[in-house]
Amino acid sequence: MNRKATALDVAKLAGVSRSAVSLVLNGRGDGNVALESQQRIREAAATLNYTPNKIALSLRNRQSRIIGIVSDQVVTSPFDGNIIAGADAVAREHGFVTVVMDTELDGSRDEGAVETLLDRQVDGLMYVTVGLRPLHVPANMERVPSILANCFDDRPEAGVGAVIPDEVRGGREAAEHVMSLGHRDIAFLAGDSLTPAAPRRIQGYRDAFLRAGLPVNEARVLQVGWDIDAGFHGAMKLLDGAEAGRRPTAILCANDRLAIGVVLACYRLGLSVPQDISVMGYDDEFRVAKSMVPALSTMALPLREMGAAAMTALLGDVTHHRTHVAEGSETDGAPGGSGTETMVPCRLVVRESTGPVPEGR
Amino acid sequence: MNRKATALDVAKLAGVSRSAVSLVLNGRGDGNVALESQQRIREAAATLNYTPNKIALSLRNRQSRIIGIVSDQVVTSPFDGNIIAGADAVAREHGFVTVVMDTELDGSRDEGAVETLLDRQVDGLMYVTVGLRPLHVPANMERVPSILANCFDDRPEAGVGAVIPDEVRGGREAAEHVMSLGHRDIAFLAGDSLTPAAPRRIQGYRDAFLRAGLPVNEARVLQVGWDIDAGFHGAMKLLDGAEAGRRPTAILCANDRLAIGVVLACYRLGLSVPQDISVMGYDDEFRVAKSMVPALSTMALPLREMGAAAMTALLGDVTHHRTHVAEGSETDGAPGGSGTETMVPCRLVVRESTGPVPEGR
DNA sequence: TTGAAAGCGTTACCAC
DNA sequence: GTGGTAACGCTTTCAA
Repeated sequence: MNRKATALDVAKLAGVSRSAVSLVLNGRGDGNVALESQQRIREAAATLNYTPNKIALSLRNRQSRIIGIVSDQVVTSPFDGNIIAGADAVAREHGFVTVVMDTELDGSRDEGAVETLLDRQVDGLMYVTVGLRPLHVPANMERVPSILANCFDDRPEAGVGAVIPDEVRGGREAAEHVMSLGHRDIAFLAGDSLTPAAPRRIQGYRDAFLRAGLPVNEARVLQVGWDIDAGFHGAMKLLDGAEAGRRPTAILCANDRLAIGVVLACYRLGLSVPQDISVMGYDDEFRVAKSMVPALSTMALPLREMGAAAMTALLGDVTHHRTHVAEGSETDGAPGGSGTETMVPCRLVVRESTGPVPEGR
Repeated sequence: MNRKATALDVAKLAGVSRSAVSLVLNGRGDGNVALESQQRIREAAATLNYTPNKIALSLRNRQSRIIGIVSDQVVTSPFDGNIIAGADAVAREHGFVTVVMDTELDGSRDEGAVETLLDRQVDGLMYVTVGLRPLHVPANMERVPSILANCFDDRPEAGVGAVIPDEVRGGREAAEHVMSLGHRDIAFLAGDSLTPAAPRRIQGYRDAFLRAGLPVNEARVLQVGWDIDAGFHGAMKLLDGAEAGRRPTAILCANDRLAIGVVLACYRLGLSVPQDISVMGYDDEFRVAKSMVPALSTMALPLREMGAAAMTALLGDVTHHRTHVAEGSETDGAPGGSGTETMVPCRLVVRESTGPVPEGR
C-alpha cells in the first residue's frame, strides 16, 4: 500500500507551501493565493489523488464527524434497520459517518458501548431500539448531544429528546380503515405489554370506537405475543367453533407476523380472507406484508423518516453545541432536542387482506 | 461538556512528564519509571478519569483501529444482519470498531463508500452481501487488507478472500434429512438463479439423489422466486388437483418464506403438515422458522460464524500487513486471505414441519 | 501573496 | 530513572 499523498506532497509538487494548499483546497484561496498558484495546486492535488487525512482533521478540529449509534438489537434482529438507514443517509449528506454498536439486548453493555463511542470522540450519540420502549438512558450518554429514536427517556423529566411513531393514532387509523369497510365486530390481537407499542395501539383501537360512538367489546382484545404462533392460536380462540354470526368480521394485528398466523388459522378453518374475514397487519414488514397471500393491508411504521428526523435534530444540536462551547457559553445539560418528544405518523397501506364486511353482519 | 483530561493534565497532577504517563499507562513503566511515580500517575489518571484520545492515537500510530464494512443491503433488509454482528463481536474483542456503509443495492455507490471509508483511514475492509452472490469488487478496495463475506470475487483469479456458506452441502443435507424419513418424491422450490444460492442448493438436492442411487425428477424442481407468494403458487402448482398418490410427499424450500407460502397453500387445500406433506425451509430465519405453525424444519445459515471467520481472517491480515509495511517488504496485492475461499457448513434444524412419509408412498 | 510556526493529544527516541 | 523533543497531517494565525 503506497502511502497516501499528504498536503505536503501536494505543496512540493505545486511548488508552494502547505498553507497555500490548505487555503486553496478549502475554498479560501481567492484573495490569498495567486490564481496561477491555485491552478497548480489543484492540478497537483488531482494528479496525486489527494484527499485530506480525516484523522488529522479530526484532531485539529476537535470534531470527528462521527455519530455514534447504540442499539439494543437493530443489527441482529430483522426489524427496524431502516431507522438506522434513514439516520445514516442524513448523516452522510452532512459529511458525517455513523458507527453503530449493538448490545444484543444486554442492557449492561449500554454504558460500555457509549464509553467506547465517547473514547472515539463521537460528536453525537443516538440510541435506537427495536420496537417502541422506554429507555433507561445510559448516564454517560449526556456528555455529548444525544437523541433517542423509537424509544423515550424513562425518567419523568425526560432529559433526552426522542423521535417515536404515533402508535395511538396508528392503532386508531387501522381500526377506522376496517370500520370504513362496514366492520363493527373487530378483534385486536396484540403482543404483550412489555413494550408500550401494544397498549398504545390498543388505545388507538379504543379511540376509534369512541369516536364512532360505538361500545368497545373488551373480550375482543387479546394480548397473545408477537410471533406467528401467537397469531395462529389467538385467531383459533376467536374463530374456532364459533358460528359464523358470532365471530369477529375483522381481526387487527399488532404486527405482520401475527397476521400471518391469523391467515394460517383462517385457512386451516376453511375461512377465506378477506371474503369471510378481514385481517390487518402492522409494520408493513419488508418482503412479508406485500408478498403474503393475500397481500396484507397494514399500518406502515415510518422507520426511515424517524431515523432521518432524529439525525437531523441531532446534527442541529451538534452544531449548536459546538458554537456554544466555542463561545464558552455552556448550555449545561439538556442537549438533544432538549427533551422534546417528536411523534411521526404511521402510514396506512391498503392491500388485499381487508374487504367489505360480509353480508348480514 | 468539560473537556476531557489529557495526558498532560495527568502528568501535571502527578508531577511528572507526559512521557512517564505514557510509559506507565501502557504497561511499560517497570524499569523506566520510579515505582512511587507510577503509583501517583495511576492515581492521577483515575481521579481525572483519563482515557487516551483515540484520534490522537490513530494519527500517531497510523492505525485507526476501524474496520470498514460495506454492504449491499444488510442494514436495510431484514436478512443476514448476524454476519455483521458476528464480525463486529470479533472486532470488538480486538479493540477495533466497525463502521458500516450500506449502499442500498446501488452498485454505483460501492466505490464511493469504499472511498469514504478509506478517507477515514480504516485499517481493513469487508464487503457483506444479503444472499450469496458474485461481487464485482470495488477497485479501490484492494488498497487495504480486504475480505468478502457471503459473496465472492467475480474475477476468475479471485483476488480477494471470501467466506461463504456451503450451500451445495446444505441443499444435500436438507434432502438427506427428508430421505431419512422415508421420502422419495421430493420437490424443490427455489428462488431465481440471479443469485447462486438457488442453483447451489438445487445442486445439493441432486447430489443427495445421486448418492442415494435414486433418479432425479427434474419436473419436481421449480424456480419460482423468494417470497411468500412464490411459495404459495409453487405449491399450488405441485399440489392442487393432484391425486394423493401423485403429489410429492415433501417440499424443500430455498428459504423460510417460501415455506410459509407452501404451508399456506397446504392449509388452503386441506392438507396437513407434516402428516400429509413434509415442508422444509432454509435460513432458520429469526422469529419466523421457530414460531411458524408448524415450527419449520430448516437449514440454518451460519451467519454469525461467517462474520466471525471473515473478521478473524481480516484482522490477521491487517496485522501482517502492518508489520510487512513496517519492514518495507510490500506484499503487493493479494491481501485478505489472499484469494482463499472458505466454506462454512450450514446446520440442520429439525422441528415439526417434517415427518415420516405417509403410509403407502 | 506567501511561508513559517504553533497547536490538536499521542508515543517513541534520545539525551541527560 | 527521567524528561524534553520530534513526529503523525492538518489548519490557522501572524509576520515577512
